Amino acid sequence: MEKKVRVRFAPSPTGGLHLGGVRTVLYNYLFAKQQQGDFILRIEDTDQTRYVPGAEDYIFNCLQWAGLEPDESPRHGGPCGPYRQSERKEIYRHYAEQLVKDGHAYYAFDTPEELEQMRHDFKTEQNPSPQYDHTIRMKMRNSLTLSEQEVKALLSQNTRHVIRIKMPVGETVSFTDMIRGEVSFDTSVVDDKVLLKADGMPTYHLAVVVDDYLMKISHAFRGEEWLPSAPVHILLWHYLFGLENMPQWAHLPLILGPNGKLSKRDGAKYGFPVFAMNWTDPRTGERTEGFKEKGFLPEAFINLLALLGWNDGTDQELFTKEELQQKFSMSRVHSGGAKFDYEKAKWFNHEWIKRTEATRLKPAVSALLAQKDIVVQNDHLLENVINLVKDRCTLLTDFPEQSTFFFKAPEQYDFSAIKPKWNEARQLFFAEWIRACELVTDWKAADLEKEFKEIAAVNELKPGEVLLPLRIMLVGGKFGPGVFDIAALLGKDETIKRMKTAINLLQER
RNA sequence: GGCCUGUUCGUCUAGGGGCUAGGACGCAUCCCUUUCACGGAUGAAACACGGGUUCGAUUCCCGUACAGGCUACCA
Repeated sequence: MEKKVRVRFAPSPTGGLHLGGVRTVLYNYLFAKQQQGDFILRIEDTDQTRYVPGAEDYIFNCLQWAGLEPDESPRHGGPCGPYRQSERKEIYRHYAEQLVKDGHAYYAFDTPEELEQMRHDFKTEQNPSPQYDHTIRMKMRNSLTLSEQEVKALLSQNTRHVIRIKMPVGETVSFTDMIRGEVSFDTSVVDDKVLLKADGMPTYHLAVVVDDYLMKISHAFRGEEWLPSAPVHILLWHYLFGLENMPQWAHLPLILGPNGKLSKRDGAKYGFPVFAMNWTDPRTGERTEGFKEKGFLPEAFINLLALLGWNDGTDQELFTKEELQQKFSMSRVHSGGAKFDYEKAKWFNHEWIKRTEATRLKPAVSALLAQKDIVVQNDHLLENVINLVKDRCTLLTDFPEQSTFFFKAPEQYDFSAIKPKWNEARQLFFAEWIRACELVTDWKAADLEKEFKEIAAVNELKPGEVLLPLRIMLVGGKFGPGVFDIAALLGKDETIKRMKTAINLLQER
């Protein structure tokens, strides 16, 4: 049988795509590929108040960056369209009316003010948030309490109304979750959720069931926050399409921040990204940082996300997407939420930078260098530089700092460490070393080091005494990879030029 | 308040009736390197609590505590 795994979500009210969302997509993607099924992505676009310009494009850009493109979506099309909720309004209405006809739902005419009044009136210490449920629905204005004529009259006058599900009393609804096994609920404690809103648009509860049926979804993944409303969806399946056609549910554990469900706020507060890519809310102009711009490799991003709540049972922590596809299994997904640890996230990225070829790092690195007004024409040199410094880069954004001195002579020198010890002996040594350099024909790190140490020995200096001055002459400070490796990449002329410049400066003082 | 879910080092986790409870991140110390990293070695660090069941429970069961989620004409 054909498998169709779907993930469905709405952009957050302010736009953006957070860690939890990407992980849901990722697990969905991996599972679908593994089952050789289709991966379908639905994006809610129902609520005008919630719609954020650009949010949908943004989501697809993120998924493209992460390499998680769906087979079927509002963007990619597919056989089960239309995919936009606003274009499916009549479909939802049809099923909602059918539920009313069958006695599983009813019209409710209560105004927002009346609802508020109800919540106020029934509020007690025992029950701080009263719900529209079987205990109070008979006290409200709906087709259960009103006479048939009254209802007809109200409907013919186009009175604003919603359709609510009529939750049965005292029944147990249960289903098997792919991650947590059997979960059951008492229908008496679930409220009469709105299915169709006054504007004719469906709520999530109706839409998810109708769409999953019409789009032939076999597996549905979503966050754990949906678990409490699962009984509504199960009942809807039971009433409308039959439980035997219901997809298998998987409620993924939450990704937690320092206190509770990870939020955008946490990122701002603790200084780590929570979105896949940078996002600017077009309405407020507020910008939220993304993993991409922060300097993460998509491979690392996928890897760290996959391991937040899943492992293959071995000690392996670094996985390529192909390995994940092969080894991922829903049965090994945790049921408990996982706190996001940015330090570990950076470790994953560092590991990925170290194991990624310089040629693949090159485009991102040269873009970053260009931002610092450094344009490197020599591809080969850039590759060599990347190879030399990538071990010390945790984020892609570390590359400029680690490598600008290869392309630009230092503007400032940290002479403080060497100046007090600068004397005639050292001056003579460097003069001799520069002469030696000028004679070198084959400019290689190992040979330079050998030569350098020989000259030092002749001058009765320990290499250590002149190594640091050399480093500072070449790069300006106490940083960077091996000093002879730097010299080798700098080339003979540039190395000599930098040494002469620095020595002049050193003696002026 | 009610309902749902969860609980192994600070964090991510392995394990599952008898183990010196394993790994990783982070942290500390040492080695390498007369820069900083990388690398290597070592170390500190955990089964929430109380009852059962059992010859034996971290593991199974029940309670409690704690944490999180949900409790909208939002998803």
